[in-house]
Amino acid sequence: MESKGKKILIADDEPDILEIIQYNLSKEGYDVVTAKDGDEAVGKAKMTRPDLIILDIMMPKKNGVEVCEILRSQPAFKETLILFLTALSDEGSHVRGLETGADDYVTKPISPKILISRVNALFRRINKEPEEKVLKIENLSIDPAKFEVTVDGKDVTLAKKEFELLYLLASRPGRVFLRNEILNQVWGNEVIVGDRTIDVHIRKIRQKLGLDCITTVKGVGYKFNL
Amino acid sequence: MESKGKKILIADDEPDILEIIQYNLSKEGYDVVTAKDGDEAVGKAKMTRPDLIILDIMMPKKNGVEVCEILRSQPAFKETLILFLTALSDEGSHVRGLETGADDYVTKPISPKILISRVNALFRRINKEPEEKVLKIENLSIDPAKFEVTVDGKDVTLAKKEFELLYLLASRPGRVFLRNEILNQVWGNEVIVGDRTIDVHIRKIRQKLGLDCITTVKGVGYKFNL
DNA sequence: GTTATCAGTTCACAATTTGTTAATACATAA
DNA sequence: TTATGTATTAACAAATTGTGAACTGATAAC
Repeated sequence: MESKGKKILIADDEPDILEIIQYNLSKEGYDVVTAKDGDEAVGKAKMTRPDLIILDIMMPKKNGVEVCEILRSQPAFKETLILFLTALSDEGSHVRGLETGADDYVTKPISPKILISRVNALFRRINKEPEEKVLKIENLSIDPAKFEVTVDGKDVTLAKKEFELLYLLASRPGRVFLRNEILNQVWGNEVIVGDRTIDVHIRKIRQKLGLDCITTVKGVGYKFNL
Repeated sequence: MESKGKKILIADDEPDILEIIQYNLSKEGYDVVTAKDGDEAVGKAKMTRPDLIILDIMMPKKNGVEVCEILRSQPAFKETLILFLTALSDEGSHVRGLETGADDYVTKPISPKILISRVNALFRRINKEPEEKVLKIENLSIDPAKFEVTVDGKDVTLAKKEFELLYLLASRPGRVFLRNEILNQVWGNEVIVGDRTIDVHIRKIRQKLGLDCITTVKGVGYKFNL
């Protein structure tokens, strides 16, 4: 089958299973990357940016749940599909897995047929809408669905990064965001940009909004305040 | 029963079964066309453009799955309902059948009652499009039932994809649709087309409408705005 | 059966916008 | 005053989109 253009990362410490899954998913037209433990999974995930990550729960270095938590904490992997592989069919780990932010889970022993149909179903399901809520603070309104910011009902056009930065700060008015936090949330952990970059964006936001709503906390970070 | 105006093609190599099905579906008010092997099925499908095609899996010349694949590969049959008839009740062929693009399947031996209810269900599923309402925004009107777009009462002819894209955007004025969302909604998850394809269609819509109603949100997507 | 036509797609490259950096000026606290 | 950290600006780099043309495959017309 020709490529579907979808990349899948599989992490499992059992070479046999890894191979079986890889073979079947490749045959289905997916591009497959493999990892043999948790650390490698995190690394390759950042490196290859897969559309779907299949994680064995039991793995050396870091287990599947840990890997999932690490990845989910980064903006770049907020939308990535994650599927757990587990020998434990008990309700407990199932629930915990899905709570961590997994999209589905499959219990071992694995039937390639079932796995494939689950994987296909996951991709089919991506028709989901990211329903984020509109923020309204005083005369400022931030609507992520419309990607629209208004001040006193007047439209203000922000660029993507500016918008994301403002939305982050405004989502927790009063809370100080460290520069590092901002970098992680808006830029993602793996991207390396200079410190001044944040300043520049902050400045543009202040400029465009014409509001004094972002407070500098020297030596710490920024916070939103109206 | 009077005609429902729905045409059904039945392909099966067993004359008895063919006759039984034909009799029962005719009695239900469907127009029935028959074929006794895969090749004839493909030919008659192209000839008569049925609304539903019932395919026996096991047939001479070409089996049902092959016929399905051939037809589904052609745009004219992307929307046509296809139902498999099979003596094999095993999971395998079921899964393969549905993945090939069939809409349902019925196992032999066939109960006319069950077959009819399945057929009716399929048409019911296709027919219910009550949410496809006419959109009217300012001097623009979009009628999905008639597949018609008018600007200031003047007809504008859009191609299918162009129409679908416009309808999607216009159905939620102001909301930004990410490029991925657009691909999923208009093209479907399994189809992989290049990024520029969306731009080209957007451009054609803008061109044909002569309205500045689609806003580009750089790095994010597009939204409808009037 | 050929040819013409059209929707849909891709490509190459232009046009534009956005993101980043680096250099410099400014502000503040010790 | 000095050390530290932030603001500002302009120049540059990178990313994204717009556009015309060409290509493909299916259908319609001849």
